[in-house]
Amino acid sequence: MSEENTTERLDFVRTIVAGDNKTGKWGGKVITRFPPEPNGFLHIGHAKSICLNFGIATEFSGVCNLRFDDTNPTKEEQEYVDSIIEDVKWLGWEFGDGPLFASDYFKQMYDYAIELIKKGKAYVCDLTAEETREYRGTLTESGKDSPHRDRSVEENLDLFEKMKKGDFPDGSKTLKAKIDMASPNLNMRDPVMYRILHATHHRTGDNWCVYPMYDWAHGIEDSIEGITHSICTLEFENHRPLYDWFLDQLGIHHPQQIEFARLALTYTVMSKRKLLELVEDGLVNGWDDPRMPSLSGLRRRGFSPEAIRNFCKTIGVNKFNSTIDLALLEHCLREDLNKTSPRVMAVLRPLKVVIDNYPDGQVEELDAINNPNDESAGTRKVPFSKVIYIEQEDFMEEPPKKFFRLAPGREVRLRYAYFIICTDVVKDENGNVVELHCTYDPATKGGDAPDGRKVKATLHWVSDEKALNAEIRLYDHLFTKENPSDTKENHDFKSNINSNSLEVLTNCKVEPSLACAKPLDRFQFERLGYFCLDYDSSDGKLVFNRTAILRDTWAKLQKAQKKKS
RNA sequence: UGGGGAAUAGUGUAAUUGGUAGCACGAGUGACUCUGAAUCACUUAGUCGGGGUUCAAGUCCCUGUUCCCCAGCCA
Repeated sequence: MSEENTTERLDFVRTIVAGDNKTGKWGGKVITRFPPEPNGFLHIGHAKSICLNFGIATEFSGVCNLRFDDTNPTKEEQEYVDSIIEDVKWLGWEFGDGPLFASDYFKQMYDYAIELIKKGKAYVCDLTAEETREYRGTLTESGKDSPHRDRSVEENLDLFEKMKKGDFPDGSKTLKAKIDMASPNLNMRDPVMYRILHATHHRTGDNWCVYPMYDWAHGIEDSIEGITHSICTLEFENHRPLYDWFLDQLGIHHPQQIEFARLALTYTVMSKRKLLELVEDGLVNGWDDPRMPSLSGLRRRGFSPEAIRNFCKTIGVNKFNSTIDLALLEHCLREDLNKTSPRVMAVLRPLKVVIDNYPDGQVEELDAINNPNDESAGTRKVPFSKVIYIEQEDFMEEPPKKFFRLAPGREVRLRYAYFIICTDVVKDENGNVVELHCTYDPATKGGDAPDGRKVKATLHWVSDEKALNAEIRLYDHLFTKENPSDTKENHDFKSNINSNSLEVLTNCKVEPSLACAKPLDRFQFERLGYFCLDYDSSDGKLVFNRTAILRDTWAKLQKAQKKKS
C-alpha cells in the first residue's frame, strides 16, 4: 500500500484484510474472488462487489479470481458467461489466469462428498422435496430426523454412486449433511448437498446427474483456489456456520467469509428477477436499455468505467442496508465526463435563425475549444453561416426577470462566433415562433467585443449549411418514486414505472465534426449535457443517448418559481 | 413468539478504540465565467430512545425501540 493509502481510512472489510496481513494469518497473501452465477446480466450492484473484491486484491498486492458459480445447469447459459466476462473487463479489472469455473471442481467435490459419507457425516435421503420441508420444522419449532438418516456407510456409498450415474429420477433422492435437525439455524438442519438433475450443463455436458448445492460447493471452490477472504452479501450471514462446518469436516484450507450489504439505489430496482420482468414485459428495450442499471445498459447510456469505479469507492461498504441517492452516481459520472468529454454543439429542438446582414452563401470556419478542462484536447473548426439553429428554449418573446437569453431587441453571444441582436419574430398561424431574424456584429468575431461590452448569455448553435441531422434519446428515471417498491395495495413495483422515462427527438441538429463519431463515443453537448453515440447509428444516421444533463441553475430557478405560484 | 445481523445531518460514509463528531452528495448563498456547466468560498443539518460508569461516552455497562435476513432439491 502506498503511503497515501495508509492514512486513508479503511472500511471494515479492508480493516480485516489489513489486520490479517499484519498478523500473518495467511502468510501475507490476499486472494479474493468474484463468484457470479451465470444466470443473468451484471448490474451496478455487482459492480460494488467486483470493485470490492478486485480492489482489495489490487491494493494488497493479491489476486482476485473471476469464478463462475455454475452449479445449476437448469438456469445457467454460456451467453451469460460471455457477457459477465465482457462487463468485468470493461470495468477495467484483470483476472490473471482467465475465468475459473466451479464446474471444473465437480470431481473434487464428489470425492469430498464420499469422504464425508465415510465419516458418517452425510447420507442419502429418499424424502421428497415436500417431505424435506416438513421434516425441517419451522423458525420456532425444531425439525425431525429423516428416516434415512442412519443408513450404513456402505449403503450410502452405493446409493450416491447410483445417483451420480443417473439410476434415479430427478428429485427422488438427495445427499444430505448429517448435522442437527434441532439447530435454531435452519441451514444446519441436514442441508442438501447434492440433488439429482438429469440436465445438460453448459460446460460439462451430460457427465453428471448430480449437482452440488451452493453451500456445499462454495466453500470447496474457495478452498481449492486458496481464497483468503470470501466476501459475500449479508443474506449469507446465516450460511456462514455451514460454510465453516463443511470446511472443518474436510479439514481443508478454510477461508474467512465476510458479509457486506448489497447496493440499493433510488429510482431503480436491482434484483435480477425484477430487472428480468422489465425486459420481458417490454417496459424497457432489453437488458442493455440505457435506462437499465445493468452494466451493459449503463455502458450504452454513456457511463465510463472510471465513473462507476469511483462511485463504488465513494459509497463505501458496510453491514447494514442503505439506499444510495442516484444523485451520487450522477455526480461521479459528471465528475469523470467533465474531465474527459470533448465539447461539441448540438441543438435538440431547433429554432431557425436568419442573420439578415450576414453575406448569402458565406461559410466561415471558426475555432472552438474541445475541452476547457483539458488543454491537450486542442481545438476544432465549426462552420458558421447565414442561417443557423438555436435551441427553442433559448428564446422568449416576453422574457421573465431572470431570463438572460435571447429576446426581441436583446443581444447575446453565439458561442465562438458573434454577438447577435434579435430584430424580428416570425410566427405560424397558431402563434408559435417558427423563425427569428437577427443582425450580427462583425466586430465580435470569435465571441469577443472589441469595445468591451458584455452580454448576459452565450448560446450554442449549429449552422444550417453544414448541420448533421440526428436522433437523440432523452432518458429520465425509470421509476417515479425513489423507492419503486413503495406501492399501493395490490400493486407491484411496475405500477411506479415512469412512463416518460424515454423521449425520442428526431429533428436534432449537430455540428459536422460528429460525422466520424463511433458508437459509445462520449461528448458534452455544450449547455445541454453528456451524450454518447448509440449502436443504432448507421451511415448517415446518427443516434445519441443522453447520458446525463448538466446542472442547470436556470431550470432550478424556473422550478422554484413554478412551485411558488 | 427461534436464530443471525444492524442503527451517526435529507442521503451515504468516517472518528487514532474513552478525548474538539469529520468528509462527500444534496440543498441554499455569493464570487467568477464565451457552457446559467465547471471551479472557488461560505451556510445548512447528525450520534435510535431511556438510564448508568467516568473529569470526559458515538465509543463501555444495563434497558427499551426500530429495521434487515433465514423454513429452495436457487445462488
